[in-house]
Amino acid sequence: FKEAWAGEADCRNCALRSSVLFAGLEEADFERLHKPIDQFVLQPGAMLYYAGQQGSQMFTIRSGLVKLSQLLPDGSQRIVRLMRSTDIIGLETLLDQPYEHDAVVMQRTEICALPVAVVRELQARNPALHTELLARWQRALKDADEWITQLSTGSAKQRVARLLLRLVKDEPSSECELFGREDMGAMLGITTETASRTVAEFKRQSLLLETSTNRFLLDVPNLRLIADL
Amino acid sequence: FKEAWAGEADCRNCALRSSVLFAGLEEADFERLHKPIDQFVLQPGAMLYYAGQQGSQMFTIRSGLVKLSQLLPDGSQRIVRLMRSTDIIGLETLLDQPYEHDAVVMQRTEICALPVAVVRELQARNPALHTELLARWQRALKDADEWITQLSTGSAKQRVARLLLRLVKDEPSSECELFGREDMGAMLGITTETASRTVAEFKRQSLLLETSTNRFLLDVPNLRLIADL
DNA sequence: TCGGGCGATTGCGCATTTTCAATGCGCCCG
DNA sequence: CGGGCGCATTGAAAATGCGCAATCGCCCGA
Repeated sequence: FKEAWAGEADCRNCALRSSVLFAGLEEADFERLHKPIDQFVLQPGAMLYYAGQQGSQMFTIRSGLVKLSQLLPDGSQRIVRLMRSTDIIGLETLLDQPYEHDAVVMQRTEICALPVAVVRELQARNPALHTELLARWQRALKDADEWITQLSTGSAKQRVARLLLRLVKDEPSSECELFGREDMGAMLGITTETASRTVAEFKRQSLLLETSTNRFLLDVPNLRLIADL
Repeated sequence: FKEAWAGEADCRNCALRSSVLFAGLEEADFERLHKPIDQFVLQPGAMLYYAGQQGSQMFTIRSGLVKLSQLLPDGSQRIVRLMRSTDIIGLETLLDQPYEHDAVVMQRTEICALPVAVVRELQARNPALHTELLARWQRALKDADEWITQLSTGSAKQRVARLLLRLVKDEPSSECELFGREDMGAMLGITTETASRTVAEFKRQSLLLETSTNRFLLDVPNLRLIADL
């Protein structure tokens, strides 16, 4: 993905500064950032890293959507998490462990590449960053748990409904982009066809309204009924 | 569970010391442990904590088995993780967050209760403990991912087989205790009846051999065939 | 504009799982 | 020793999801 280099980040004045890993850094910390942080802009399909690969950087997602998936023994893939703006992926490199997942871009995505060495150095001196790291891990764990309880439990209809609701959770407009049925199936542990059938049925029932190409407005209250029953 | 108090721990000479959170502590650190660490012995069914409860301690499991589960909107439970010897539960209290799960003892379990304050203090001074904490979190995350890919994916037969194999993974004897079918279903996202039918069928096919009450010897190679196809 | 190509959708038969209910089994308590 | 209780097992019908293949729609490049 290195071809997608988009310049060096100005962390001090980062628009996402307050919600990002470096939130707690002070002027003195930035002094220590000798090498600049690189930014990239990635297109759908781009691969950030592979499972098993020994990496030396983590990534902050500035905008966009990245899927983390694992290969199953039968060759298919199971998507284990979706990562979005302000999330960090590849935390495991901080422990010198190889990446756990394949990380693939689903929508145009902007990222910052954080070299492990830099994070480690800052972490040693700045307890705020350290706490922030713990919090990141905890958030990831909570996400994983929700993935189990919400997206891997219940009937196909329930799962699809929950996934949709999750996609608009913090969109006041109740609108979202949908991804391919194959990915949807891989997230929910159902087949592509079942995913397709369910979405199609929701459309027919006007639970989903296509506002523009691949953008959908959701009937939140009724989807909630399906999700929770 | 406080009734089950079983004395104060001698952390310095803990039999599990090398594999436990305090592995990296030095003599000076132990000096700082003013208050002793309490130990408890818990019987099946005992509840360590509830989801949503604001706690102030984490627990190291010395021996036994604890399930972490979450309540679903429909009132049923989904078990999200199994924790065993040397695992830590309740890490989230370190971030002042309420417990994420219900923690219930499944087999006779010995635990040490670690007050958050103590861990925090030690952590501030001892970088090894700090790294150890990160590693714990990472381990939990990896477990959660495996729970998704192995125990929440595929047919009921596959899931049961994978669960069984997981139970004996580090038992050289390929022998294990089984839990109730209801719990099994809650782990795998299937109904109690399906769990029962599947286990019963495995027994008939001699993939499971009951050596003593509720102890089973597994036909690992054949179960593996079922698990991976 | 035409021919592919790709992904979504759909039909259909089959297998699996759920659901609800009945039955069986072992164990504890009186 | 005889319920009663909790849990496992089983049956049977209905619901759900899967697998495979055909079709459709849309966009893109020749």
